[in-house]
Amino acid sequence: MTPQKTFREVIADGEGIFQPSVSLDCVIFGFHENELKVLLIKAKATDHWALPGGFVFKEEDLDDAATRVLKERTGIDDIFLQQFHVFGSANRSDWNIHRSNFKKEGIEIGPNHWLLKRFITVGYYALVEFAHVITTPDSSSEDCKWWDINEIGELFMDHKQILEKALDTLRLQLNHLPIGYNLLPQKFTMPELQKLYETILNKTLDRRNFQRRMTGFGILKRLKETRKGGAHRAPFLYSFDMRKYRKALKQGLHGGW
Amino acid sequence: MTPQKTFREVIADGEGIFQPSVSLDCVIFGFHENELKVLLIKAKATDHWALPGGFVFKEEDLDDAATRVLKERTGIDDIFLQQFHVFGSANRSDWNIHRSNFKKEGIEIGPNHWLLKRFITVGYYALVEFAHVITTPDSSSEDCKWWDINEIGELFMDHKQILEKALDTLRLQLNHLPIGYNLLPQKFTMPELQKLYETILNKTLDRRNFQRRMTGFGILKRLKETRKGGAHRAPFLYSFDMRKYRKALKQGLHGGW
DNA sequence: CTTAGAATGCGTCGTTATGACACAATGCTA
DNA sequence: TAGCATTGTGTCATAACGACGCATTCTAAG
Repeated sequence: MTPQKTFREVIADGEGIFQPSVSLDCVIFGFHENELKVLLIKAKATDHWALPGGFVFKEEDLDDAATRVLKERTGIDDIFLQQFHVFGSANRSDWNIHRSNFKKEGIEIGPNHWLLKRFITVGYYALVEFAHVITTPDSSSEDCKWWDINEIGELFMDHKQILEKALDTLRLQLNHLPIGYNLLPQKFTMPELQKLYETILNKTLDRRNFQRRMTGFGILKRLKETRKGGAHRAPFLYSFDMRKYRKALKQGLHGGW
Repeated sequence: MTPQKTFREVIADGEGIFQPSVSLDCVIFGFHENELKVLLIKAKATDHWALPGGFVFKEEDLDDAATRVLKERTGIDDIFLQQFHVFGSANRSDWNIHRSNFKKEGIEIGPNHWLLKRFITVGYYALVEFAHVITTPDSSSEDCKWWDINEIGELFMDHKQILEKALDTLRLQLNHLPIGYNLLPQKFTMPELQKLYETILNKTLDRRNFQRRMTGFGILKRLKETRKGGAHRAPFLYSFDMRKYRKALKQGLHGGW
């Protein structure tokens, strides 16, 4: 079964197996070489890059569908995945463009085809450990790769807007959750953690205050090892103290009355 | 056109006019006599009270649909309305119960009727000024009234869960937004505002610290009037300074790096 | 081998925000 | 007119936060 065949199969049979009107799109964040990355796919039927997304099987939970899409695209099972917004404008997609795109691929689609119907899409964002990901194009895509957050141009349909909303949400959550756990390898240095925050927030932070605040949360374990090999003083390695981490999450980290 | 007739019409024609698979439910909060209230409806076809909800017309934006439902139920146009979560479990509703409920109403529904299909529902919460609301049952409901947040028992389907999630969201947002603007009348006293916060957060707050913090936001105007008639010292009346209010909202009130 | 450069570990200081509480002022009621 | 509950305002100690200094450690250049 070639991907191309599956692609055509999905196009032909989708109406029977998927929940109508509903789709989902995933904003998959990774962190690599001090840059925040997003996983995008190049759909066959469009000129633009797009967020990996999919449809919901008729008997499938929405969250399970998102988990499935993520697994398919990244190979990772157990990751941080969170629904953040529903995009429900009546004119989200441009049907004429869709049709002509499919035509370019040599696929003729009738005017009442289910893919041309209106969809309301649920946005999920995921935080994944970059090194663990095996990028995998889906059957309808010809490519799948990480993009630097700052180098992303126009995207398919309203996907750019979805991405921006995911980033906004991530920035808000950052003040409440020690997000780093999901984006960094198990062992990491304080400068790496700081760079992650700086990248997401798009601003520089004071090195010493950052360290004080982070350690103040009480969810980090400083290991006895250091990261040698850099051109300068070797920084300590840290890892998250899962017991305290979970405990802190339950209460919320700061803020509140 | 009686409501009953409209009800039957909707049941008959819904498949043609609504977006399939998608519904929305509104958690409408109000504040009255120092109690947080939620507007619930008693659907004809069920024994339980339910959140006011509805479906999305085929050419209607999701947000517009929510605004429409709200307008129909409360008579209010321009209110604070925010999407907060999508509920997408495959087994959200119990079809057998639905059918038997309709049967009780004397309405026979075939096993493939659109109302028995699976729906993914988008939760919205609204903050409204209690006194401005004219509660209005919709065509499928026999009653519509305010419930004290603490006196709500079991609800229709997963609506209790939706309500809880709305409350959680409201509590989170409370730390970022001066929610009071939408729930209180234009003029209000500091004790009233405090009571609102205490009710939502379900905890008592120090009177003096609360006042310091609230005024510290710089979004309140203290009026020259006081609220006479109480049995004690007359408290000052306040109102929101909309210019500063909007400005503050843009930046987020506190927290953050 | 030595040293310069650069990054890290650790601490200080003044300011601001926060929590706990005291006391005076006000307005109804008895 | 006195009593009392409630509101307005202020104080104080402590914690949190932002800005910054200085010593330490590692690599690489000389």
